[in-house]
This record gives sequence, C-alpha cells and structure tokens, in this order.
Amino acid sequence: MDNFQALFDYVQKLSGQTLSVEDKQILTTHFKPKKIRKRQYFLQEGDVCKYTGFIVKGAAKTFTVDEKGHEHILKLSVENWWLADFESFYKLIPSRFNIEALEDMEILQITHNLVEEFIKPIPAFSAMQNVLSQNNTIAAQKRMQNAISLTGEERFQELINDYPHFIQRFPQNLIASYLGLTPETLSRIRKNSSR
Amino acid sequence: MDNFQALFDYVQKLSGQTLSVEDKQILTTHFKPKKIRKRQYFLQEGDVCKYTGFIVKGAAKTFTVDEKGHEHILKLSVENWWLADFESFYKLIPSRFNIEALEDMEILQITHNLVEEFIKPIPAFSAMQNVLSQNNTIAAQKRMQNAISLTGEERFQELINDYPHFIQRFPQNLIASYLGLTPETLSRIRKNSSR
DNA sequence: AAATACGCTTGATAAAGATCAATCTACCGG
DNA sequence: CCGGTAGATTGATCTTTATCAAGCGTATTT
Repeated sequence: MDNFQALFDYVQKLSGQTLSVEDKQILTTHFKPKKIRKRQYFLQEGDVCKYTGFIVKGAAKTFTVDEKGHEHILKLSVENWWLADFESFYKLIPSRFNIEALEDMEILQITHNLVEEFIKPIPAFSAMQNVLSQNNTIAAQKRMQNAISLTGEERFQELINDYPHFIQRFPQNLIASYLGLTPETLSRIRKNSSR
Repeated sequence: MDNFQALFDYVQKLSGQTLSVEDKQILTTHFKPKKIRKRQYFLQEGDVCKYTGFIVKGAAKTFTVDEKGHEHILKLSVENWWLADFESFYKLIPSRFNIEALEDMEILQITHNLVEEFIKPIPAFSAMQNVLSQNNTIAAQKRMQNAISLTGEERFQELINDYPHFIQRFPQNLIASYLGLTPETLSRIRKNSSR
C-alpha cells in the first residue's frame, strides 16, 4: 500500500483532482511494483521499452554510448518522475537509449496497453498527463535554449538554480555529461567560478 | 473556406479521425484568420502569448536576444506547425521569446480559453493534440541529445537529414543560430565538409 | 541607376572545451 | 588490513568554435 501512496499523491497534486477509492483500486491493480538494484538496467539500447515506471525511490540515468565508447547522459531521473524512452514506448520501436539505476530503486511499472485501456479513463490521471506534458514541453524548451545560447559555465549555474539537489546527489562526471561537458572541463569551471 | 481546409486536413491526418460537418463549423467559428507581414511580430518578449496560431502559409522564427544583442533561434516554424510560446500561452505569464514572421504569413489563431471550452471537446482535435504532444516530446529529446553529444558539423548533417527543406528555405545565418553556431562557423563547416 | 541592406565568405586571433596522461583520495569488498 | 575501483583534480597540448574585421555579390528600395 505504502508504495502506491506516492503515486496517488503525485496524480492528485498535478491534476488538482481527487482519486476515488475505485480509481485507487484500478491503479493498484495494474501498476506492478518492481525493485531495480544499483547498476541494473531498466532498458537496454536496441530493446523496445515495454514499460513506463513511476519512481517511488531511487535514481536513474538515461544515456547513449557513442562510437568512441563515451556516455552521453540525456536525463537524470529521481523520485516522482517517470522512467521510459517515450519514443520507444509510444511507437514500440527499438530504443536508442539505455536506462540504468544509479541507486537501488523501487518503481511502479505498467505497459502502454494497460495505460490506454484502464488508466487513462481515470479523469484525474488523464488530467495529470496533460499537465505533465505541458511541464515537459516547457522544461525541454528551456534546456534547449540554454544549450544553444549559454556557455558551459552558464549552463552549470542554471542547473544549480533549477535542480540544486542534483549537485548533492550525483557524481560530478554525470553532471558534466548531462551538461554536454567532459568531467575535466566541469572540474575546471568549478575551480574558476569559486574565485 | 480554403484557409480552413489545411487545418481540417491536419487534424484528421494526425488524429486518424474524421471531422463532422458540425466539428468543422466549430473550428471555423472560433479560429480567426490573420495575416502577418514579413518582419512583423507575432509575439514580443515581455508580452503574454494570448494566441496560438496554426500556420497556413509562411514561416517564422522564435528567438531570444542576449545581453550582447545576439539573436538565438530556438525554433523555425513553417506550414502546418503551431505558433506560440507554450510556457506563456499555458501559464499566461510574460514570454521570454520573440516570434517574428520571416515571410508573409497566413495563420488561424485562437485563445487558450476558446480551445479549452469549444475545441478540445472535439474528439479528433483532442486526439490530434495527444499525437502532437508525443511527436514534440520525441523531437525535443532527439534535438537535445544532438546538442550534448554532437559537434557542430554533425548537428548540421542531422538537420539536413531531418529537415532538408529548411536549408533551401532559410538563410544560412538563421540555420547557424538554430544549431547554436555563428554564421562564420557554419560557413566554414560547409566549406570543409564538401571535401 | 544608385544606394543600401543583407547574407556569405575569408583571414587573423582569441577563447572555450576536448583529449591524454598522471596523480590523489576515498570508499568499499575480501 | 590490503588491493581495487571510482571519482576528482591538474597539467600539457590540440581541436573546435567565437570574435572582430574586411570584402564581395546580389537583391531591394528609392
């Protein structure tokens, strides 16, 4: 039960609506709790992303590996975020991304079909999805603007502003990759900006 | 009538559903045709984006101006795309962006309230919005990945792949800005890559 | 037709960031 | 307690990209 409370709270908060007892029952029936251990993969490049997962506890990285073997981190995800490559999840095509647990995780996972059939009909859930989609659009737009118009140092400052807990929680080399920098460059940026 | 046909076609294509005569009537009633001349602004930084516009004809750029007076182009929009700063449009807050016509334009515009009240209840329109939202999420994800993991030259190649008509239609300095490069750098990239 | 503005190119130089290599520390796991 | 691994830092060097300045061609305006 406790696992699901986080999901209920989240849906109600974002939608601004209340979940009935029956709604909660439907969510509890179709979302499956799953544990993922640190370093375990939720999704591997080339596989279809069959599930999306609501993160109850823990954190993960979404990344690609280039020809030189370097990781590029597209996304860092923590509690109350959704875990998936949505391109693969929506279209059922092989994913270009890997998703790996950075800490031991507890998630609630579900397939696309079950969402469409049983979950979307819940008004609060559907409303939550709309709000989430708006938030994502806005965040993506901001991050893209930062990418094309700011220097590495400025992007780092923005990250500290927008997601201060990331700095505490994740090692610096992952932060660097998320910002599109090498660990060495981020190290030097931090050194110089503390002047 | 002709103006609206493009919108009808677009909604039906993306939603996979058919618009009834009544549906079309509702759309025709609430979307207002508007002409915007080349160099005219659809939105100015600091203003609230009250309208979203479906582009029937023409093209526009969405951009910011930094402290040094340099433009940074976040988006280039053409026929069958939507024109708006969605952060400002959804939340009714002042926009950080400018949107300016690059060619004479014909759009169909509407306010947020009218969409919510009259347009969203049309099932095909609502379905179209869901598909559009998915497409946008996927495109934003891809562009972000390119930004953090590719060089300028590689990003240019991706642009040629994904939006070949952009190269024909827009001057090179706008393409450069969209890619997060200076016009000089893009000029040199093109020179060297034709080797 | 002249004037002008705009976009593209090229050159010289500077800044930002990547790469490669080495070292240092801290934190496990046996 | 020891050895290993992961992360952070620093230095030297190279590559990529920005900046500033000038010149050129072409379309547009008057």
